[in-house]
Amino acid sequence: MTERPLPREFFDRPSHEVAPDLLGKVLVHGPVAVRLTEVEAYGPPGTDPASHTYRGRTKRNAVMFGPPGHVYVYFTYGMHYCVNLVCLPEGLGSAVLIRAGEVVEGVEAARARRGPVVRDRDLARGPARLTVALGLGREHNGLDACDGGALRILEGDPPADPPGVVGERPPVILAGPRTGISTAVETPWRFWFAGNPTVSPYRRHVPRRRSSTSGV
DNA sequence: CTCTGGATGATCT
DNA sequence: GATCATCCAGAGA
Repeated sequence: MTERPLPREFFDRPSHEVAPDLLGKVLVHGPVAVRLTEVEAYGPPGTDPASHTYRGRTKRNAVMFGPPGHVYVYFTYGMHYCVNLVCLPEGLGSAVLIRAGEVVEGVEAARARRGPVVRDRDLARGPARLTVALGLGREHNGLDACDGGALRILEGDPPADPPGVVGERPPVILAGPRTGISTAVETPWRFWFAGNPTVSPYRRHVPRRRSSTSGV
């Protein structure tokens, strides 16, 4: 694996421009490396109702308002963590949610965390599964992915064949609505590699009430 | 493959 | 009190 970290400037632009460029890049934590195949962009305050920063800065989303190239890790549904890469300069809270990828190094370590019966393509297929495969949690919130530490985002390997030579073509990137959100459902800020088996299935948001409202 | 409902707690109104 | 950038198991096609 080529150890070439993305420069911080890569993230110093709108998240919906960063997002498609992140596909094929490699997120590394310790022994596990994941080649990104699916991402979603979330915009700055007041511009994107689906973004955690839409209503301004809070304790939870503070990292999104920090410098670009850092990771925002949040806890949701009482049991899952998801990881984002922060975009734009300090003060403009926005980020790219990392939704899925292919484990290209450390399959053994990833399987140890995800379980022995999980198929290879499912190890990091989905945002919460991906954080488990990488071993990320609350304690990693705010870390810098561009400083060459244990958690880092890399350029990834260049195509094996030079231009013009018959071989693998660059992957086709598709865009569509984001997954599982209840607002701005038509904004096409989800990006993925067409036909890649590690991309998670699209799921529409389903409003759900908790069962048992009165204690009978 | 699709659809449904349960799990579980931090966060925000 | 309601919602939530999810996952899993189980049922059905």
